[in-house]
Amino acid sequence: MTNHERILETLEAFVRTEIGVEIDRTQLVLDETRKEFEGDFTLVVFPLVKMFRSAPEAVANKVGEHLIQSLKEIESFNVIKGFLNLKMTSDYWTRQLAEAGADSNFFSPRENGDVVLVEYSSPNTNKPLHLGHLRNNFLGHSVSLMKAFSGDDVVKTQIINDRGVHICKSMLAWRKFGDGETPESSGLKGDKLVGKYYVIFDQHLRSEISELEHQGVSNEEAKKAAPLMMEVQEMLQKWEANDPEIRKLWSMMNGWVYAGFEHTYDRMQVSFDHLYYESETYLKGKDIVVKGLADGVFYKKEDGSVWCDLEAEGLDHKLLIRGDGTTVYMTQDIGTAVLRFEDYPEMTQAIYTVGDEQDYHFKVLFKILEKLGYSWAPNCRHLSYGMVDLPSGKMKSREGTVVDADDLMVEVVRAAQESSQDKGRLDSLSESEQRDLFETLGIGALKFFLLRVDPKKRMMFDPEESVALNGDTGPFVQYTYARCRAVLRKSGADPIRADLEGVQLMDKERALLRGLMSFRAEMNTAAMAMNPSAVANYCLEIAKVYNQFYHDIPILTADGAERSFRLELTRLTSETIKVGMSLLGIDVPEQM
RNA sequence: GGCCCAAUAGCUCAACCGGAUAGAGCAGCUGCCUUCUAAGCAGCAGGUUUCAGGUUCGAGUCCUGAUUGGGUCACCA
Repeated sequence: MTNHERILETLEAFVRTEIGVEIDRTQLVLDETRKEFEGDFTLVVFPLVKMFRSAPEAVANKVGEHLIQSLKEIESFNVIKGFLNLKMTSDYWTRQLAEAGADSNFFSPRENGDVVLVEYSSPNTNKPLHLGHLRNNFLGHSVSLMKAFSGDDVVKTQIINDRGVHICKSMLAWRKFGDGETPESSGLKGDKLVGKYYVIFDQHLRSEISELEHQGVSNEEAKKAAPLMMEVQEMLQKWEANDPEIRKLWSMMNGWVYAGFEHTYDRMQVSFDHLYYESETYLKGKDIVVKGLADGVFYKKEDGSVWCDLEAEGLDHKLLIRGDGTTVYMTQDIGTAVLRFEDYPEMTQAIYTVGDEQDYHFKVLFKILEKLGYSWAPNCRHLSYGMVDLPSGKMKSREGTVVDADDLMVEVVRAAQESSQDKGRLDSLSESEQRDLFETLGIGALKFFLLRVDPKKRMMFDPEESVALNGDTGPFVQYTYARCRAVLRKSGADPIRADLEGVQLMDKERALLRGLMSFRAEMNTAAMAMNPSAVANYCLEIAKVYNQFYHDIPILTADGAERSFRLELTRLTSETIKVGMSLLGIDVPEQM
């Protein structure tokens, strides 16, 4: 039982005997005391004043008197307005610390058997990954780590968009203009090479269109009539008909893209357990929709197109199969969702990490799945996140303002290297150790920067700030960890966990310990809310408090139980930071 | 235009179910390294939480309306 629960339970019993009323625990607020007041926990007594029929302060005093008599771990209390501040004894806190230290499972996942699928990344195979994908990947990956830590069995996945007109565009351009260029021959990364031909296609297409327009054809007509467009359509048909030559070209170029992406994912330190390919799943959705039509869930228009009526749900009508029998994105998503639940029938949650421009799409998708009668439909969640803006405004590929993921990672690591060398604390490290350190710091800074902001919110990416090491940054937290480790290294043996009885806590120690003891609860709340920013802010808070403690209070030069206590506090802080940061997918260095 | 989302210090962000005097960081100014890592700590300054109403013991948080910005309303993905 947590200390919160004990206090609340005692309070409930008190109200029961005193007033004869059962109180609703959800009405009670027991928070950590704000730092400008004395105490550890604060009870807001306003909800009780009506029952007691006296002034808030009187109620607070009465409750405080009772609690201090009933619970020996409460040392004192004070009342300010309607707030009852409870201060716990030093013994209570040292015992908490000792118990945490003795508990080998303190930082272990508590398995609950729930299977949770987390989808993220799912990029377009025609374009290299960019800054927006970084936010997506870091978020999705972090959420999967958080879910695993809170005990779920997590399946990390993505759907690879490997077919369709857009793929044919780069294939066609490569065949026409590529002159046999390969990643090997050009030294270009595979995804970059394919992306290049996608752009080339677009350029040629546009000049064809404008030529047609010069001849008096309307823009709309020109888009369809352009020779390149006709060729692409033809290629798509051949692909669907399994034309061996096209399929061969297709797998070769996809292979280049995957190799390129893999390289990027490696550096990002994200990974996947199960990949779904659209080329393997896109037909499934159609079958389901056809069956849904037969079952009367959908309806057919005169032109043969199939629709879902969602007006009763406050939404619109949604097209699912075109008049010509081909499918749309939504149809494929239905197929993929069903397939996943077939693959993992015991799944309790399916999380889609996708930008908020698709909020409506997912609202519709989940509704349709529900209408189709899938019992698991309510288990689907859209982890929606806001766009990443640059100081210059929105990223636009047309204007060449897209920040490439690979370039950015090179840049942040280089920045970390420069600042580290300025500090000159690297003498004892080998060259490869130094390289690892720069990587840890640079990528850590980038991840922390992108994860620190509430996912739901649109955010500003300032390149300067993203590599900063002072202030609310990843390197600041990493530095605090390295600092803890330095203290522990110098402390000699592993003397900790001695007898901590009788240590009187200083304010900073108390605040730090209070923060550390709320670790589990904070992580669970964050996992439930799918919110890595809560984890990042928690790590920052711990780091700040530790640094204050470190600054004000001697550790190694202290004696006896005090020294043990402070070392143990340092050890628990370092572990907490390490585990907390690991949930963000960020490493921490032993030295920096 | 319909629907959805956001708006907090000069800038970037916090503030769990409505709780105390709205907090950090950056930028600016000022102190602190012969002592455990100064990538740190402490201090100063910075606010009508976009605006107008409402709900209540109490509103940045909930409701209504407005303003501004963004998204979305494709037989694109």
